[in-house]
Amino acid sequence: MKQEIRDKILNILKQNNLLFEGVEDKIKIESPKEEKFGDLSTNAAFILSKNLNKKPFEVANQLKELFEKDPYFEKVEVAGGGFINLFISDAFYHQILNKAIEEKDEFGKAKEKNKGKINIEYVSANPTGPLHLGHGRGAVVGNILSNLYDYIGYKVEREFYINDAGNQIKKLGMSVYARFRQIEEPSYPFPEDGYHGEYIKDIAKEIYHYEREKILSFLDEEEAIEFCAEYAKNFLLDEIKKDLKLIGVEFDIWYSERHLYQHGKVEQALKFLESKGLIYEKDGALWLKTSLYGDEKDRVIRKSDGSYTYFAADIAYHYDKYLRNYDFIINVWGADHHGYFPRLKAAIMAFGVKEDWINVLFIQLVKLFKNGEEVKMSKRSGDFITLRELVEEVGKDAVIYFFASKDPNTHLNFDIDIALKKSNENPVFYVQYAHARISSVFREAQQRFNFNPEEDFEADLSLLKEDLERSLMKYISTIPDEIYDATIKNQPHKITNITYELASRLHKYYYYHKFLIENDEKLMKARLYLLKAVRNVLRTLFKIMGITPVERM
RNA sequence: GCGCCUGUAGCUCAGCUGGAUAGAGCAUCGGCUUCCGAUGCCGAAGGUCGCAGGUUCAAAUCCUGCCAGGCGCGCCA
Repeated sequence: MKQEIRDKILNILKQNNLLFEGVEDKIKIESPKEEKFGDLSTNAAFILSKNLNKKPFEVANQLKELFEKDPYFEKVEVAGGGFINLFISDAFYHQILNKAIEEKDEFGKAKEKNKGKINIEYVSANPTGPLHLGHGRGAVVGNILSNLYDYIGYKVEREFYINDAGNQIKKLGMSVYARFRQIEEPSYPFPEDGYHGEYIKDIAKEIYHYEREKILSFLDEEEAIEFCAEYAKNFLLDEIKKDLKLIGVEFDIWYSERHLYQHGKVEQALKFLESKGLIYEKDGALWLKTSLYGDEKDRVIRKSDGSYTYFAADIAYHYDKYLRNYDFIINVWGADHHGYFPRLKAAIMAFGVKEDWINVLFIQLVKLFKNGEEVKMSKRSGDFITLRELVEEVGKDAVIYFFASKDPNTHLNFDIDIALKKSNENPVFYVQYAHARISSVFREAQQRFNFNPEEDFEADLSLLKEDLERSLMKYISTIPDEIYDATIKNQPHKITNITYELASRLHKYYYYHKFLIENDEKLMKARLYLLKAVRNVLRTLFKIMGITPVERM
């Protein structure tokens, strides 16, 4: 709504030769907190007063006259100093409804990707086991965030960084190899810090089934471990992709850590930093002067044994992202990595990039509750509920909605009992029911009146005069603004609030008014038109979240 | 010890770029269906916004200290 009204105002100024140079960006449209100050207000008079060399109050009155001629403004008031309060007319809201009908499940979405190119990296789980709930939450948040930036007009690249180079993978190989050997020799030692999960045994069995001869006869132990590592990594990465697909999350780029090493990108990045004099040697190791850029101390990038640290690879990774020329990047990380951020940021600043080029969203822990008790999870023993198990238990939509509904920065309690309830105790059902309810009315319209609202039709919207109808239209018109707001503040959880609020207004409208009206076809069509618009907006929000718009339930 | 996050109604949480009686849902209590799905709607009750100071005309919101919970402080990843 703000954007449309802003365009309208700028247009009026232009037509009256009032759009002076440099003025455009300064003119702001705000929504006043109090209803009596109108639907929107603008500071235009203050801005123009300098160019016109008049007092803001005078300019405001001049503008008021111009604005009043436009049918989108029902009333224009000049407040105290020169603020102009705008009361939007129904004609505007009717336009919004038409838009909601035309744009279907992409209501208010930017038509062009002209805001710039960004990269959002999320999940990036080690391919050493199935995804757990924390990954799931990160996946949902990252996915919605990506959809949001896409919605407001950014070209978004979604990326998963595969940690396939370090010790974790080696450990994985050793674990699988040990389980493999144990099949024939149960007393074969299992590595102390190996991966204990049952899935390791399953992979070992599979390898045993297909590759027993090869491993036992043709490979030495080191080669065998490497083989197991590679096999397990590919297997698990595949599982991760499947898990993500369950909640509708897909990536554009799968970026391999090993790729960085194989293509000399680590050396390349470090060379660049070295050329800036930011690298030095101490105690047989190479250090980066991160303390110059706000980190609490310098960090090792190459250990005294000659191998690189994880940090070194990460520097190379982000140097690569930097070379890819994004306007900015967002990383979605588990909160347990927050202590790592200052050094990465320091490295990026060392490239010569401005600080706010990188944004990190930290995802706090997920606790699971069932039958009123916390389900304890231990990663060490491999005894944890996986994302897949949760999806199987409560369904994809509930998982998405619950993960999305809380501020990523707060701890999340996931109550399985509530997610399973088919009642309004369960917000997912509440919002989905709103959608299904409209579809239900449409089916009834078809049956009773032989009128199918699913097809295109026209309606006389001036018949929508009820308070609930007008406030519903008004709320719809603010939704693109709210989505925009949620996006640039990186607060994807607000989408669930907006959805819930819209659903609530719909339920209320449904309760107080009838849509299928025996002897007033015009009114019936007008109301069905409004319902259809609401349903499209719901679909838009569902689409951003990845939730299914069910027709009946 | 230092750093980051969190602490709002019995429970789960919004609100936190300061603004007027602090909002939802669930749970509790009381209403609303001859009529498009009551998987809904309306109302009541319920809060020292962790505690203590400070800034301000105005603080849940900003600052300081403290308390509680979580996380992090490696030549690990």
